[in-house]
Amino acid sequence: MSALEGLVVQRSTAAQQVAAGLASRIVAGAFAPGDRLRESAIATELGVARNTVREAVRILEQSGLVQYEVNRGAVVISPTPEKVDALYTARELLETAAVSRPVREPELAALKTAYDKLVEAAASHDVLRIVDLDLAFHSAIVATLRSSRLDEFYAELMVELRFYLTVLSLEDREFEHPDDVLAEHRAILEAIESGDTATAVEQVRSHIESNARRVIEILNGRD
Amino acid sequence: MSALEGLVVQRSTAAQQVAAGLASRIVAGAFAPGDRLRESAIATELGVARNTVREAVRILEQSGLVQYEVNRGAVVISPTPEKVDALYTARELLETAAVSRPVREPELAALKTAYDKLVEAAASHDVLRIVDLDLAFHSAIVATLRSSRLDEFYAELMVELRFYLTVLSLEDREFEHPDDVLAEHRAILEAIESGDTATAVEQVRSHIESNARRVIEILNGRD
DNA sequence: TACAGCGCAACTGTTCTACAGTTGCGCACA
DNA sequence: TGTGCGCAACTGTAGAACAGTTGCGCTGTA
Repeated sequence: MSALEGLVVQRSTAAQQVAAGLASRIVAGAFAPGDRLRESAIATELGVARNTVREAVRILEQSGLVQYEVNRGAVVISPTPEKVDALYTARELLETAAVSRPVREPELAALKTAYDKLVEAAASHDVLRIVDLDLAFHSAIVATLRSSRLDEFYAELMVELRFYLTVLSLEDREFEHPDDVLAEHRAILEAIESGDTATAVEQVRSHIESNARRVIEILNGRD
Repeated sequence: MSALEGLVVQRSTAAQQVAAGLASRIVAGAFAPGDRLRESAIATELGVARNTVREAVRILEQSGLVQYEVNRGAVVISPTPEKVDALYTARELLETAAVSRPVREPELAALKTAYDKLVEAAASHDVLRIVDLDLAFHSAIVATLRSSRLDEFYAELMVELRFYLTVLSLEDREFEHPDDVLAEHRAILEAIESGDTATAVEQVRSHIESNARRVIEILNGRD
């Protein structure tokens, strides 16, 4: 085993940095759904060539936050009931499948850690942080399936969901009662720890479905 | 309901066409794992600008068939035991989850159709076509979950798997005995039709796991 | 023989300029 | 009211140019 075990050089090109920057702005709500990403504006503002921005936007497209339309360029995605439904269906499938089987040790420990961090965050009343750690807890659930492919897929879902929550200003409402959130997650964790898979599945299902319902209702209630 | 119901204009840019072309060449085995996609060579050969090729390759990257390495450009992915394992784990999860619940009518019909086409193909002894319809049958299984998100994800997995099968020249061996393949798929279909979810899950699991084992064994047996 | 150092050719990453084609919008005109 | 035209803004694409990186072979040296 090498003395350099685990050392990897992280180089990145201008295009990758622009893509990452755009992604974080979008998730933070700096762009609204349906907004176009104008290449020349971004290019001049960031001091890079339009080509580079084009490439950045193609990279960004992989995150699912923007979609290309021919002759209109990149457009920020919009939440629709269908998309949100498909997203939550996928989410529910992965998570219920994950908790329907016994969770092994390293992943169980990771789950506990994730829950503990969520508890801390809840005390801090930093809403954005709470949401992030909430999602991180659920990522830890999916990680018990031990497939990097599934982890990556789930991460994509969460990026998109994160954006929708921002757009709908849902972070606020979701944590009117951080205690409820904690209680639900604790119930899930306890069911997993005790090996009671049937209960765990039901807890996860109802947790996700109630969230999905709320998002879709708010979506339908707009305009 | 409009008289133009379902009509959508399918425009595509040069970059998209180049990306699609490259993708089909790669899957067909025209590029080997680890091969670099040289921008200028492709550009001059196709009579497009290097910029356009760069964009095409970024689009191609979304299919998962190539990966970028800084200062080396796009490199065709290589099958590794870890990647193949993660892929099959994801596949097994989706498909077993799909058949563990009752399949409703439109999807059941689609499954039967997919199976019938597979039977036809098996008679034709056109190996590539058999593989495609085999994968299509499994896509139909995932489609019963009714989430476009899952469908898209599964499609990605299948593109990658398709490439690995080509690389390992597995199409040949897999269909030494098309009858066995048909039998396995028929068993799955029958279990689904009869509503015997437990059997369906077991059929699907063993089908996928035996395939996974074979691919990984061959992978380990090389060099 | 092994190997460090150098140099060169081939590429990638990036910029800049240019231009045809498309879209969106407002204005004039019917 | 609505149709058509024209213009401005942008996208899609091309092409040339150049710095920085990589891979590889050659050369001289231990």
